[in-house]
Amino acid sequence: MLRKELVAASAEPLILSLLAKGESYGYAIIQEVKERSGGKLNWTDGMLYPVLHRMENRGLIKARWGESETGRKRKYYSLKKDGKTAMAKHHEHWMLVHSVLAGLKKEQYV
Amino acid sequence: MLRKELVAASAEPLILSLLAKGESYGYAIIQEVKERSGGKLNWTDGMLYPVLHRMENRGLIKARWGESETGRKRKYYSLKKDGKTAMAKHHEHWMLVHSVLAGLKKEQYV
DNA sequence: TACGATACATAGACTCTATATGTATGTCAA
DNA sequence: TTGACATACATATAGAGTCTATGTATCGTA
Repeated sequence: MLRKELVAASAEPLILSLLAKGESYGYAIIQEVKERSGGKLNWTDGMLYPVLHRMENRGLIKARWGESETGRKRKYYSLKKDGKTAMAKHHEHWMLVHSVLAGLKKEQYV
Repeated sequence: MLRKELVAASAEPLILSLLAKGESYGYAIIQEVKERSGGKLNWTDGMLYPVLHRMENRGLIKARWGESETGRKRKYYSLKKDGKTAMAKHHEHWMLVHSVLAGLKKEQYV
């Protein structure tokens, strides 16, 4: 589906933005991204968990073990302060590139 | 400056979009990207030329040797049909991710 | 002659996704 | 009781690609 570069570029900002709305866990993040993209972004757990681990190691998010309503173990992730800072920076950079791309796209229909 | 993932994700769509406006050469592409981003996107030739070579190898663009007004050699690049197709797909994917990110961003100020 | 801008090229260290594979467990139907 | 499916997290490796460094080349200007 998506080029791996775009997956790489968007994973962290998407995760940070989702966690800004409240703590979540891996499986739910995958579901949320799928829903919000109308089923077009299909992250795998094999893609997601290494990213979550790396973000945790970098101090952007933190994890705690919890349990679901039915007793199943879950690892809940939430934003740390550095994560909020990173999210703002990600957004700024994304919008920078977006504005250049959108500007070029607009010029194509002049 | 920019995270390498975002550089990776945006290089090809930016190059394709620039070449859609007319053939160009390496140094000018670097200048154009810098100008359109208000000086914030500073590609190096060491980043750009491997990307151009790869795109050429993939049949997205083609190259021809030419000369500048002052006699200096230049390698001019232009879009091939596959490049136009790739550009449309890049744009579609970019807008997909952008819409999810923008939706999340909007929700943060509700 | 030296410097800066212009112009293209390539190699290696390092990073990271896709893919594969693994373990675990709750619900539901047969 | 068993099997299938959904749910839930984990990790390794092949392969791809950027950053950084370094290289050669050449035109204009001081």
